[in-house]
Amino acid sequence: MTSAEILQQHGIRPSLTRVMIYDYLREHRTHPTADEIYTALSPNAPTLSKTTVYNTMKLLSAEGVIKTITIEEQQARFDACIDTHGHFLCKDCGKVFDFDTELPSMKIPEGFSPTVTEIYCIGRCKSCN
Amino acid sequence: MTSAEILQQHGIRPSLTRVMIYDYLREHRTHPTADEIYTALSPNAPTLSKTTVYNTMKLLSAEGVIKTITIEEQQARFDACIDTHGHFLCKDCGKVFDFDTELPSMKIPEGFSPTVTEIYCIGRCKSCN
DNA sequence: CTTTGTGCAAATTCTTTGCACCAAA
DNA sequence: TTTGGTGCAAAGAATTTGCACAAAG
Repeated sequence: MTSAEILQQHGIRPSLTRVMIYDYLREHRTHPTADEIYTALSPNAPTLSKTTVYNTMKLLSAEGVIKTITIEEQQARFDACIDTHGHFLCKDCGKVFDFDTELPSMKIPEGFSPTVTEIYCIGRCKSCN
Repeated sequence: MTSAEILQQHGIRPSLTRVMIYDYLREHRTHPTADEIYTALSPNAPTLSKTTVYNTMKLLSAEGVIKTITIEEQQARFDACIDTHGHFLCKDCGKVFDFDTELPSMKIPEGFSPTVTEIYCIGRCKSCN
């Protein structure tokens, strides 16, 4: 399915800019920051602004099209893959890796309704070990 | 066990300031921010600086005495309870709740060594539902 | 005296806001 | 012609850094 179609399904108007940004995120599973997305797309979209990247990430995240990863304190990262999986942050090289995991059996108290569940680990990756 | 003893066990010199901060965190299971800790302790410790709170949180977190919760994008929260449990952020009232959970069976790739595992949910709490 | 802890002020960095202009329905 | 999207510059907020002084071994 195309990025435009996915956006539309979520009630988001698929502007050129939004499609370009979402496309980038779907094709680069590196959990980029807003700045990395901006820097990567700038050459082909000279008028693109960081504000628009932030606007778009916030919109897509709110509509559940992407996930915002807050594993690092300093900056948010983004992931177009919204299937259940975990994130591993290497505290040496700073890279974020995906890993397979089940959802744990969580005892969420009565009356609490979660919409997002995240699992993450921090440690050292294979290359840094 | 006293806070001073716990700090010592982790190789951290239990200065008055560190013990005071760690004590506060042990007694207030509200997942406070650095600013909240600073504001709460300031009246009794007029010379305390926010820098020291940040220094202390970073040190205690690095030594595994406390956990840094990065469920919110804007600011870090801290938790003196390092037993396995999940965190639930209510996107309406902003409070962070604890919930019981098992560790999921995670397929961390060969060669990756995690030191911290976090499970969190975002949604709406009982009061806001 | 030598290392470690604390604290002020300034700097840095990520993110948001206000506002104006442009584009689309 | 009204709403929604984009972008610049400025503001805001959390955290870090540089440096100096104080305290502890």
